[in-house]
Amino acid sequence: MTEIETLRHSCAHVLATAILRIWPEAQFAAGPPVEGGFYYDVELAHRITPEDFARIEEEMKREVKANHKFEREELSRDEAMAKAQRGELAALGSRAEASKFKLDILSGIPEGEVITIYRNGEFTDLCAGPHISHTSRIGAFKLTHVASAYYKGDENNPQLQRIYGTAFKNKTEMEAHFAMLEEAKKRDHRKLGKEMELFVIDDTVGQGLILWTPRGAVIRQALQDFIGGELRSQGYEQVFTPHIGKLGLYRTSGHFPYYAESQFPPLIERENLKELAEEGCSCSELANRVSAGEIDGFLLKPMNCPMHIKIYDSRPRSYRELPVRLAEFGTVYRWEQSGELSGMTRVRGFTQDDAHIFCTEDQVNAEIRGCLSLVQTVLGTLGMADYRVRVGLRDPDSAKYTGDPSLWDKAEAACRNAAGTLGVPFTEEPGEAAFYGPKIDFVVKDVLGREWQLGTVQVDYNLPVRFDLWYRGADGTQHRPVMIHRAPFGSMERFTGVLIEHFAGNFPLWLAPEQVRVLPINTDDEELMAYAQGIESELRESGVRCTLDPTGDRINGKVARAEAEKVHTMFVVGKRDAEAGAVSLRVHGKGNLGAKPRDEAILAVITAIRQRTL
RNA sequence: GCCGAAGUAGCACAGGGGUAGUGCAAUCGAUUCGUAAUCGAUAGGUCACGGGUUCGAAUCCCGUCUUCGGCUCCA
Repeated sequence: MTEIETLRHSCAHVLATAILRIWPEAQFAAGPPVEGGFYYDVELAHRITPEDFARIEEEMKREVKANHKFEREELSRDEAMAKAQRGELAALGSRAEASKFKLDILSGIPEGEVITIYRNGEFTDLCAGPHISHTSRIGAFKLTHVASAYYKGDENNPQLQRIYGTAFKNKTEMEAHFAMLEEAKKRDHRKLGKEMELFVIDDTVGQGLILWTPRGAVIRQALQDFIGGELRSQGYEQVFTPHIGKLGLYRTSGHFPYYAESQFPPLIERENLKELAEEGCSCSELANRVSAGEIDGFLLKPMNCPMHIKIYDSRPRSYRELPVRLAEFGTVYRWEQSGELSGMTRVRGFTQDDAHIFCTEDQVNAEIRGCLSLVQTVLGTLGMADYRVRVGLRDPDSAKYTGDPSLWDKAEAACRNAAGTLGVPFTEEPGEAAFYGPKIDFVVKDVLGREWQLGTVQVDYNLPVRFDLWYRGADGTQHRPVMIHRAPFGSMERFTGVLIEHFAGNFPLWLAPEQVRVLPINTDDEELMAYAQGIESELRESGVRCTLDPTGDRINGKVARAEAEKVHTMFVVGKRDAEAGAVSLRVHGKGNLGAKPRDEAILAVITAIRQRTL
């Protein structure tokens, strides 16, 4: 635990102390530090609301002021159990009821591990520590919000109230923290997306379904053009596939019915439905018969791989043509639970910058490395350096991961190996694999510190077996190819959402929805207007995304509006410019006119016009 | 899906049982001005939707939908 985490965790104990003074019957579960603060989970009949915060903070202040020492004590398992039974853990002294969550936590501590309790004043808690020396070391703290969480993160367990707060060494640091949070909120892609008219979500279209408005579409198109160029140079071939496919396809892949929960329900043919209705078939019966494969239908595709597999498998393949790399911006649909949806970053329909590589086992390592370097090129080009790499492995205890364990071992070794060549640290996380294979994910944080998986590279020995894929080897016999699934952006929606926050809406020139706006000083002056319109058409013809502000506002008003709309470059033209055949330039915010390779073509046009002043 | 909060004009928000408000945006008019907002007028609303209580509901109650904060989930 870092110094600040220790402080915050200690503050969680102070919070529990305060709550117990107000509600002695409160039962506590866990109270760890988290990024930016801490929480404590509590079971309490009274619903804690932000209105209660002042009262709780009052008690907390008292505890901090009392400057109690955090005293550590080691206990035997029996002693600890006895204490919990008497209701003396996470309690002020003891209470009538046993400390039930603490009892449960105690029973989960492995035999032989040291059991410790910490005491501050009259409050005692089962806790591994460490803690600060005295409560008064907490210089500043604040309760921030209350939410709910399942005990031990299991949705079958009861929901507890989770009270969040934060703590710092002093007030200045805390104020800086909240100021930073306020700034971060201004970058929220949902807010900027609305203000900058990048996308909308319309109830009558459906939750979690993104409508890309013209300005947002510009960004998406620019990203697609960018990655498209990279793909061509790396030997990928473009394909297009439909948005729906027959259920049988997904039965083979394993998506249906095993992932039926996370898909839109199947589309049943009209004829079939009619017959079933005449038979008086009930809905549940229909669902059963669809699952059992007695009734056919179509599925909105939850993934593109089966379609790409069918393209690969449309004729016999020779080892000479491998690797086959099939790429598509493929739109997929997934039934995310309503509470999981969030702006552009968690949606029900999204477009992956997907590709599937079919290769020989010997080619796997080189292909994975190629994919990883593509992801790094993408992130590097956009200046996104703040990401972590996660190698997702199967969870040996879970039945979700299908296929031969020895193949899994091979695939996992390949991922681990390739991740090792990245030159950045990575973590291995069991249970994070796809159902068909392990993966290497690039994970970034949004403005609120929530993690989102963007780029991903997945190694798959499984689907080639399920679909019985093969190629003819040099030895004349049939061999099984290995598949690699990869998406450097992940999805266009999520990536764009994260990108809006990354740039705080101040996109570099090549992505900016409006690259240049021409601001004439005097709209009444016909000669000047003709000149301004000439500049506008000149820019347009050179491929610059450009508009002209036709309003009768003063120039500072026009500038203010263009700034608010985050227009990358402003060309102010007045009489003086017209006479010189020039423009006066202004660049929005920190929008730089630097030498990012992707900006260069547009920059050249702008510079050429601008330099006429010189 | 679960727990909690919220939903008032295109956007940001105020109001809180008795005529629906402000700012920005929009429209019209005046202004023609050199780098962050010129002035005036007009228009814009089933106060999310459905039901209830009441002489009267945007306001109180119930339900639904959506959004937000978490949890769970994320092939």
